[in-house]
Amino acid sequence: MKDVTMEKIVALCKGRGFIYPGSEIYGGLANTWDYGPLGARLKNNIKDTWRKRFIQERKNSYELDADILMHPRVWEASGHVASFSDPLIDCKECKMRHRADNLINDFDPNADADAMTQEEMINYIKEHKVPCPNCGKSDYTDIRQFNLMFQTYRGVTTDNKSIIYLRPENAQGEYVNYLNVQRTTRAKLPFSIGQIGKAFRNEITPGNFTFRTIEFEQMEFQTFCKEGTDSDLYKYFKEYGKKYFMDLGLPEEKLRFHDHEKLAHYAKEACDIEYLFPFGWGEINGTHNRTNFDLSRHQEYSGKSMEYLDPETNERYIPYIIESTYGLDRTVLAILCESYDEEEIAEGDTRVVLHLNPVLAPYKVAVLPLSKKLSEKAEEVYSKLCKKFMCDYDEAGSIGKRYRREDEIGTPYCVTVDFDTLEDETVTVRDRDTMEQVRIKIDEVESYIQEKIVF
RNA sequence: GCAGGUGUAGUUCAAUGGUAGAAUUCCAGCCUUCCAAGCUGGCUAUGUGGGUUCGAUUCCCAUCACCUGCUCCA
Repeated sequence: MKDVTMEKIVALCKGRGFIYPGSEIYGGLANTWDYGPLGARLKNNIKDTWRKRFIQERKNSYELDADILMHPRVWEASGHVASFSDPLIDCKECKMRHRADNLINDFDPNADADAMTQEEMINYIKEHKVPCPNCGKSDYTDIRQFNLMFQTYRGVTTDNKSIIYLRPENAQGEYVNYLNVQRTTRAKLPFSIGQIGKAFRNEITPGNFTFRTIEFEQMEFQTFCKEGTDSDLYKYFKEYGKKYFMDLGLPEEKLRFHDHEKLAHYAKEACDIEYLFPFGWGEINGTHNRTNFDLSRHQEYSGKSMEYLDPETNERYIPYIIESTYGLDRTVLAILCESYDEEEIAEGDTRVVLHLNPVLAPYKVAVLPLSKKLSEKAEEVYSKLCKKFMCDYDEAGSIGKRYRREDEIGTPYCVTVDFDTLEDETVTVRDRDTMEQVRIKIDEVESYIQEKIVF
């Protein structure tokens, strides 16, 4: 195993078509990335495994595909309008950026900056000549509201009433629909709603490649339960999540739990699963016990009952929610980092290999005619296999070179058509990881490969 | 966000105040019966926008992106 660096991962991704810089021909747009042909396949394959584990293989689990755009009141109820917005102020002297409320609270702990309006904060800072903690001067720019939520406008006007937000998290889609799902599926507590979709945060901090982006995709799982059963479910889903990552191919020693001490406004318990990236530990899953906070707030803000009628006890109560969110882009990145390898085959001869779990590989099979004279037969094999698997076809260059190309993009099996194939209908199947070859009938290739793709 | 550095084919590097050269990749042809072979040919670049200049890839400014360090943050 050679050193894996982010530079190598980025180069491979761009060079082979996993991930490109966003809007590259215009010089790029910071923290946006586009998934190319291979990246899109990898990403979709990860989604499929997640669906299998979380929706298909679990009783009482249902998928939802909620809209990105939601009623603005949703974000008032969720607390995002208030807590996702920071009043920022810059020191003109030393250019240091501060949060105005922190500046005031640190200056005088008795002053209640949280209760002040923006104008009151400016006046307070001017009157008291609040010094910059960095340089001691008191010469600031105006306060600018910085909200992590992207906002846009609906309709033709741009007044405040028409502001809508791009969702900063997907969970609210499940929350506002939980009674719809419960009623139409006739599910009893505990039940779960999962969804895969995009969320947006106006982050200013640059990320490590696709680790922190302003648009990102989450796979998340909300379990609705009765108070009292919440903490056990919370612990259960932490472990379930870790198992999922290990099944994808991330080794246990590079995964760890990170329990939160400082909790978000909605959480009673919170824990991340972190993976050891080349740049350090980074969160790839977050599991939260959100209590009945969100549903209670939606009941309050919408005026609609969010209560569940327990058919066994005839009790009415607002369920607790255990949320477990999987960062899809981060999972893609973790899988790429973990799979990347450079192997020295002979003196000075190395190959780059992506040791992807076959279930995740963009191409399951590549069909390679040993000679261009064999194109016709190879095309025939290809057209059979592509009905079952994502297949690649390559007849350019030497056979060794083509094996290397497939190794680099993680194709687990290469099927080679040679002159004997014309006589006996057999082909060589070469394994990416072991480089071992077996000779089997064309008709047996499909089941041979299918058996090895398990999840 | 702050400071410093860097921007030339897909990639890695040259060179120059008079519009750029190579290796590799890629494509085509020849050859080749299983792990980056060889030969021939071909495509492809000065991040973007201004300024100075007869002329800018080169000098200046801005911008964008990336790298390193610091700061901040889910």
